[in-house]
Amino acid sequence: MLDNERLSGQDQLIDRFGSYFESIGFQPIAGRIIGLLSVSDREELSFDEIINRLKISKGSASVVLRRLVSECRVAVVESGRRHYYKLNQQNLFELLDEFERMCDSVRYLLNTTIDLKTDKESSNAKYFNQIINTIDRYKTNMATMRQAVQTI
Amino acid sequence: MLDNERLSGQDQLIDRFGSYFESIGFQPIAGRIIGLLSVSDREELSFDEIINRLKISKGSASVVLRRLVSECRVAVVESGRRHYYKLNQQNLFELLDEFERMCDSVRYLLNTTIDLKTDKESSNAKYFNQIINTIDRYKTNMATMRQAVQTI
DNA sequence: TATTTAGTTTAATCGCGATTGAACAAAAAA
DNA sequence: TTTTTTGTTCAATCGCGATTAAACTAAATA
Repeated sequence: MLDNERLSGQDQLIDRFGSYFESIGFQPIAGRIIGLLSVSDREELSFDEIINRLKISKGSASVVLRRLVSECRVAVVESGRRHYYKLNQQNLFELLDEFERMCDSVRYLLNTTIDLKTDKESSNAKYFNQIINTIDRYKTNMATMRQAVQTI
Repeated sequence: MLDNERLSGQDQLIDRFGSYFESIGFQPIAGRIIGLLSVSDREELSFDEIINRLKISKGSASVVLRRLVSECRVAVVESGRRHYYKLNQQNLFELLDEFERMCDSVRYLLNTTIDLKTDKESSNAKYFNQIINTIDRYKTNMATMRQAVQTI
């Protein structure tokens, strides 16, 4: 593969990272920064390199990077008067953790809903109970899988 | 539990449903409609009942309901010149389906990223490979669980 | 000390989805 | 036929997050 093909492929990927992270609630620029730090050949980039390649203002880069660092998604290394940023490699189960939190909140919502029903045998009440059972089964299953992966 | 306690509890729950569905990309009103159809005692409500209890305009109710129906989240029953709406009880694994689609798109993103790396042994490349392996293990596991649940 | 470099802060703007209100259409009722 | 009911359509507005530009600060360099 030619080098310029690779670089333009990277640019496209950066936008895809951006779209993905935007879809899960990140600011567009935050997603593209994560994308850049993921796809670029050198995996530790300076503030300047980031704003130049993504063509964003210093202001937004500053705000977004501070946030990403505070959320532990990006790590910062100070060298001289420059800041270098790199992807923070988080727990492998990060994606799963977030999904399980979502399951917990759904489970709570449905449980409370059933509590407030006059008719606990109503169509929705029965449906919600089935979902709760499925969530419980899922969580048990996941706990087992996590243990298996840990002990490899 | 007193009846008015139950009703105000329902109102709070409706807003929680709203927040939850908003967090996964629905319009605020869409989430509250789903909430209302989930928590209310009668589980089939007319257009009028919906806009009165949620205090929303006819315009937004019309637009949002049409969308919810087209997405198969809500079912509509026509009776006389009135429309009645109820929650559409979807596949139990709906939540999981969506999560697995997300896993697929992450997997694709990471795979493509590795393809474009000059150094396939770079820190990020190795990290991404680990995530891909974890996703694959997860999907295998889920397939097994689904089968188990189907055959109960 | 004066100057340059690197990044921060903040006021202003831009864009866009969500929501409403009011006019409108269709069908039932009178 | 006329009126009422039920819901739809669409232009206008509202609100808000994302982004930028430019002034500003702090630290390194000359």
